[in-house]
Amino acid sequence: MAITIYDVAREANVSMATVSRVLNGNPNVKPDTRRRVKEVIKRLNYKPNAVARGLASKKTKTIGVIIPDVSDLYYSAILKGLEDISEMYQYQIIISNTDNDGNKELKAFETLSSNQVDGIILLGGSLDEATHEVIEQYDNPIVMCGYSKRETMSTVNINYPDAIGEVVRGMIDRGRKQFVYVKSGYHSFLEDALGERIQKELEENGVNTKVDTYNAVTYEEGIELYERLVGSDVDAVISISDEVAGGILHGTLDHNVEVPKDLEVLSCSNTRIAYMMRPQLSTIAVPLYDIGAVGMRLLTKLMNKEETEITHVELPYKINYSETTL
Amino acid sequence: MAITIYDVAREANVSMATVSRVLNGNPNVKPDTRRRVKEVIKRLNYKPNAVARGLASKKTKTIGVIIPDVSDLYYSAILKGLEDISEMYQYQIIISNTDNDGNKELKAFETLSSNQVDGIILLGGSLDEATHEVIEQYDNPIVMCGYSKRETMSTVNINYPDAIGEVVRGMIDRGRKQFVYVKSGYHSFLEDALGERIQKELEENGVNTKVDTYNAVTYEEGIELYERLVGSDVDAVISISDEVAGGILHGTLDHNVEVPKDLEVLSCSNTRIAYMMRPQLSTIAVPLYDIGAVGMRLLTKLMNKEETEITHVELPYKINYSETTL
DNA sequence: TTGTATGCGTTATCAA
DNA sequence: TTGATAACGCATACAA
Repeated sequence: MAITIYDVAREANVSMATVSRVLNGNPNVKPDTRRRVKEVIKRLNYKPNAVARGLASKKTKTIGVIIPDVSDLYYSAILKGLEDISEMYQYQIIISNTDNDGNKELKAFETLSSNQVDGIILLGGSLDEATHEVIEQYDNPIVMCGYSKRETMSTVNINYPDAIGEVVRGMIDRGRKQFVYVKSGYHSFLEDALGERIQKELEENGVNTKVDTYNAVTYEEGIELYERLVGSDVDAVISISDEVAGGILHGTLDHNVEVPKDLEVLSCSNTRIAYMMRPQLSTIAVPLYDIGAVGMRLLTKLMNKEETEITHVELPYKINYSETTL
Repeated sequence: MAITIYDVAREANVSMATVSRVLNGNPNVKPDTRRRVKEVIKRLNYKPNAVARGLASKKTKTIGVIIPDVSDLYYSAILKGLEDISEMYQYQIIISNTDNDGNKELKAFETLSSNQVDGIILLGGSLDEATHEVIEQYDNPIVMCGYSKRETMSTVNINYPDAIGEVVRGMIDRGRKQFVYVKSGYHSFLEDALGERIQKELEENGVNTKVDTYNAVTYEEGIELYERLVGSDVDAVISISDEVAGGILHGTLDHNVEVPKDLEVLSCSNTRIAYMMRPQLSTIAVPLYDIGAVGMRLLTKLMNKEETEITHVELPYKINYSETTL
């Protein structure tokens, strides 16, 4: 059995209340007593039991992170930002995988909630209406690193529609006419909006074609997708995922298609994969780490009630014109 | 204030003990009572408080994962395996980042311990002696997904030295003479052993050269490293990290070096990056996901005391001869 | 089969 | 400045 606060109290000839005060930095302790207690704590190598503390104080110093897939570089880069800041504020992180499955997301939420986390960070956008309804009943802070359908949730992200608008206009300026848009299919709220934005930019800039839309999430699917595009007059591909963009890119290598002359490819993510490709992928330079860091910082404010309003943080982005665009 | 077990008990006209029994699947409950209690639980949407449960039962259904860097594909692939199995056994995961820093690792361990996790998974090999000593006092199960200096810890991994031996012999057979070995520098126990193994294979197979060893962890460092190698007679590179291998590979592209004819490159990791490279990287096909999955499965057995011995699981591997080896 | 009472290790209230 | 003591929400030993 581990050392408890009682052991420390006994050893230091004080009550457990005093030990607790020392532990929590309560100023109402005589300096000498404080010193004595601290000495005993150190000598016994006493570590407070965080579970008991959580039960008594209703604060667990733990947050939950709901994430579609930790092994996806896009999300793990955000997670890294979350982690660094949460460490700074001494919060533990419980992660919950969803695999982009609405049911799992809901279950993750409930489990975290029963674990009394002090706040929750949602990555990738919530899927179901059901989840949204449950979430709105929740009385601890939630921050979504991504887009939310509902205005009632604090979010941190970049302005994807604007970014993609800028990208499309650039491509049009460079003479591109036939666009393909590849989305994941998991975040329809945002992804459909982006597809519409592309079409809108075409129309407003006098390009009289229809965007073709596909779903793909893996590198292999990107390669396969390109096989289907061979021989068409597509001259611009915008892909949400850079793994998919990479697959498409490598698909062209096998068909004597010159990138970017014959085909421009641009990805809306920018994980490390993008610059490890040859040719190097052009991307929307989403500040993934910062999204996580800012999201976590926002959550700490919300948890401390320093900030009470719902906020929508929009981080700056750049378009990273690399080797797959002219 | 959320619904508690008392609310359920009152509403169902039973004592809280009975509710608790129903909750925990205790068979000593009259079927009719059980039905009634369950109905109330559902109606009130009661969710047990996991923190209180943890305090009372001393089981939190939570495990800790100590990981050098979640945004490193190598580790996040293992983590994905851990997650899938832990979900299956209904365990929550608390992650702790170490950035390959021994102090942070130790602190992570202590925090997890004070959070009463039921077990801990260590990724990447522990660094400090200090950590090892603290770990040995810990009375909950620990599994290391990787190599441990100490025999007293359960481990899951592949036989890296054998794998690298096979790789080196193959390269020697194909006429390679001047080897470069690139390690991360973080896991000296294993990495030094591997360096020695390479040298030993050379000697035993009549190759009379010395292996050159470098440290590098990023793609950029790989590129830089290659710059330093230009003009030397190096004809074989074995790299621990595939990002580094990729950097080296792309470094050669700028110097008219033909891979694999002039230079063979092989990585000891095999994250998805390896096959997204062109040319595709040859690797030791480490079953990352399986290492995580098996590690977590082992931990559940240890936590249930189904397994009590210290075990060293060695998973099978393959050498993935792709485009950067002859 | 069910209920009562106690303890888990803290925090927090109230008195002293 | 300190100490008793009551929560916190549950599991569980013991009684009934």
